[in-house]
Amino acid sequence: MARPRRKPGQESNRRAELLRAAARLFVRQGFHATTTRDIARETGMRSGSPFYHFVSKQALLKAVMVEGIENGLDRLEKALAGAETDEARLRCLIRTHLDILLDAESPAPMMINDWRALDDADSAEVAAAFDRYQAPWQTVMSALASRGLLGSGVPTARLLLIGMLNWLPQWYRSDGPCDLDEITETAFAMLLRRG
Amino acid sequence: MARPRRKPGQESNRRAELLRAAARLFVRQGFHATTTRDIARETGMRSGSPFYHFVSKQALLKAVMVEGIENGLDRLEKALAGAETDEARLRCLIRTHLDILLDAESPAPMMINDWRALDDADSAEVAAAFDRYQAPWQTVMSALASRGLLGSGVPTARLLLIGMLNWLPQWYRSDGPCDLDEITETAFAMLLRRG
DNA sequence: CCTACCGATCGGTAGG
DNA sequence: CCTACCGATCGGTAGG
Repeated sequence: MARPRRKPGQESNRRAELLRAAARLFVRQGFHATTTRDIARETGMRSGSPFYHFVSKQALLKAVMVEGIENGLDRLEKALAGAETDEARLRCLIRTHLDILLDAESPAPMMINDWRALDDADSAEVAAAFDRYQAPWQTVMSALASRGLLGSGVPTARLLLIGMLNWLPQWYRSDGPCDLDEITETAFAMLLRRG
Repeated sequence: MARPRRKPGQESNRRAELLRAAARLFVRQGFHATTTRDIARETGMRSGSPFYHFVSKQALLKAVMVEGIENGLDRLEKALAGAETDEARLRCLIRTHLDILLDAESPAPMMINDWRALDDADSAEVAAAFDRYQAPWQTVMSALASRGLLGSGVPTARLLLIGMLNWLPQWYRSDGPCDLDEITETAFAMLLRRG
């Protein structure tokens, strides 16, 4: 009955398994088309058991989104560590973001839909996480802008770039005509002022 | 009981009203979060009546998407008629697409979410409509590419461009720091090879 | 975390 | 297009 009280860090395996299953199903089917029973079954639980770990279905969604975004931020920062120039860093952000977006196995998807299912408080938490995710983009792009390499204002360019990439799951197929390296290069070239 | 058989062109007002209400609600809340009762109430009908006009809720969604996209295509073509050069045409496509996307009143939204709620047959119909919508983009961008003004392959550039714009409803606010003219110009400049 | 269950809602239909 | 309604499902809970 009592909800488990755990410090962050000593999370139960089952909770993490629920999050992974929920993330996979939410991304594939959407929030409302996924039932808590689906998530329970996928985790090998009975229908009522997810509510031992999460107060509500919405709380599960919020956790998936926040932890997914933070997971993505980790990947971003690890990848950035290997880049020496601002140009390399921007390429790296683009490429890693695409990897994250298209990675169906990881619990890291941005959950670009289904924001509307959250109430104001949860929505604000997710927005805060997404702001943190965008911080390195802002840094790298500001550096490029200060060298005159960006054709427009940094925040607008940043939002346009991330949007451009976020649309990829709609059309990109790994067996299609162009691969992620080419797409990364094209997006990179669009952002930078040439000539 | 019998479903109304009308030739296209002699559509009932009520059907059109249902479509408008459904479009508005689907865009605002998403497909699954909207009930057929919501749509009925908004149209001044009782709960069962939408099913006199549409076989199912999914059929309503398909109609909203297909007719919305075709509506958008009309606006695109009307706007294009006034443009003289390929550059002007591309600007025009970008700007009109943004107007369509951000127009909450018109029944024309792209319904970029909720594709997953459709079965294969309906999904194919919507995809066909969206292909028609993209045809003028392909034409204009091909013309620019043949003059060496595009930095990359046309289909990829087209998809990246449309994606970049489709993300706008997520962040654009009319009371924000930059207006649609600036955004149009920025997107336009990103697409064209400069220098 | 399971069993057993409730209340509410929802898409859809029969009949007029 | 309304009335009246059904069957199914779903989020969530009490109690252990």
